[in-house]
Amino acid sequence: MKNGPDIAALASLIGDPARANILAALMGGKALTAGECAAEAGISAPAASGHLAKLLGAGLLVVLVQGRHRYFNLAGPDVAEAVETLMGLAARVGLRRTRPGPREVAMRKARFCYDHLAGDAATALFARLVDRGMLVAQADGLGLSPSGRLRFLAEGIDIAALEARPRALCRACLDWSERRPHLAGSLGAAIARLAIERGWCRREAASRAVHFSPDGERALLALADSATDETRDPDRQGADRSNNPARRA
Amino acid sequence: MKNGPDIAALASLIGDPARANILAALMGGKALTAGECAAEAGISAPAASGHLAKLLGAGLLVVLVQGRHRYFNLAGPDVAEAVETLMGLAARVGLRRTRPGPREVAMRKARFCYDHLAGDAATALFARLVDRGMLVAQADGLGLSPSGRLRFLAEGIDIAALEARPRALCRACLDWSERRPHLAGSLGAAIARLAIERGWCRREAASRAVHFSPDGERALLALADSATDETRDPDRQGADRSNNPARRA
DNA sequence: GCAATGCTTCATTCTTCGCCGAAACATCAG
DNA sequence: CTGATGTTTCGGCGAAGAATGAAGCATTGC
Repeated sequence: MKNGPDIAALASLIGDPARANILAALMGGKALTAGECAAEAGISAPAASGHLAKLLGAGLLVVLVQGRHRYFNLAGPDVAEAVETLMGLAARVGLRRTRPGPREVAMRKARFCYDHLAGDAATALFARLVDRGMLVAQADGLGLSPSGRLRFLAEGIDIAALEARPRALCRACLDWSERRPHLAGSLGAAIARLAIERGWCRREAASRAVHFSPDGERALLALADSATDETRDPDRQGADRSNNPARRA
Repeated sequence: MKNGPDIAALASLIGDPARANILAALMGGKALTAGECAAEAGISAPAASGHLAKLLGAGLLVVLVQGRHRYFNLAGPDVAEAVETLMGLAARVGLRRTRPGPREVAMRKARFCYDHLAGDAATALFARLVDRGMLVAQADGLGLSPSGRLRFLAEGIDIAALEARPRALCRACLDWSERRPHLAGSLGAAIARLAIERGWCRREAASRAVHFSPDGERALLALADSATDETRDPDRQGADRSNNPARRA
């Protein structure tokens, strides 16, 4: 096997504990300065600087220079996806860093996966969107049906603008904690922004974890209610909690 | 970030060139002896033995002892998926092991991805299955529509038996060369077995690459033709052989 | 301008980890 | 039983690379 991409160089890059910690911290989707990365990884500033330079050189990170600060972020959704996949496999083969604590319980419920939502709430939304026929399979992956398009337009999301970007509109991202898909892609990112802007949830300080209010969670799931239902009868959101579409295969 | 799975230990395990080569070789889906792994990775037998022990201990590999031979294989589809994801990211950020040669061209056309087909031909089949409405989105990922179910039953694939297994029936696996999805899951594996058994393609000796005959490629894509079109063809004897539940080679 | 902050570069030390050869162990053929 | 083959264990060598501390560059605020 001397063909194919150099998986070893990539994995070796991620394989250093310090660099893995940095990547995990950046999975929250927020850009961090070099110093913050150092603190997050528990290493000195010079060490962090070296690691960041390597990750940057490999194209896994991008940097935004602002004055004397350098803000680092993941280079793109595909990097986040690879990290999330590795987390899923690591969890499955039983490689944990600590035993599951209260922090992890919150993360399983809802968290950021780079720029979109993951966890129990996000997989529930995905399931509902599919059940209502808003999310459908397409030749190149996943797509929005006309009704789904209408629904998100009604919510003020400019679908056409999202489609104009090179990034895919919808993608199924396998949740490492739930082992079911949640919605990624530019639409998934737009939904996450929506949830934050409307106060459905609040982010933990320096963590991927996200806390939804009961109303916020209902509002999130109500995104899967058809546009006509939504405008006609807003109270219907509460009743919908009963028919949970999550069915284990 | 002191929570979550230990991604560093996993990536560091994959990050060694020798181990990465072993994993890449096993992506062909065929079990290899320790000696074959050593040759594949270009290292001595003792070195390979050590690496295999580590991969085995981490749960990434399984071993089947037969006499004085020990046959190693990937532990499951999720390991293969993680490796494929890493390959995709490595290819995208420009980490290649060699410049694209003739061997790689063949691999882009069609290859094995653990136990199912990948490459240009497989992504084309996926797109057709979706276009014809046989493959649809489901709450837990991807599923077979009634028409799709009928179609593969007509081909002699025992869908009910596949669904009884813990493994998902259909999964979209992102192709690292095409950057479009191909069909994984137990159905994807069944289709790959079908293609081999009916002689639509032949495997290269010690490679993931697969060569389709022109007729074979047509036959593969014809899996996406509706069942009524297909049943006109009386030449259907080989169908029963595909019921073989034996999974390991 | 001066000091402080954020970050990087450099040179050094040190640990880690993979490789190899030799030998031991297990299995199969005769 | 004996020799041959496949595989693992052990000891020593060597190199890749990660952390450290000091120093150098930039930017910000007084």
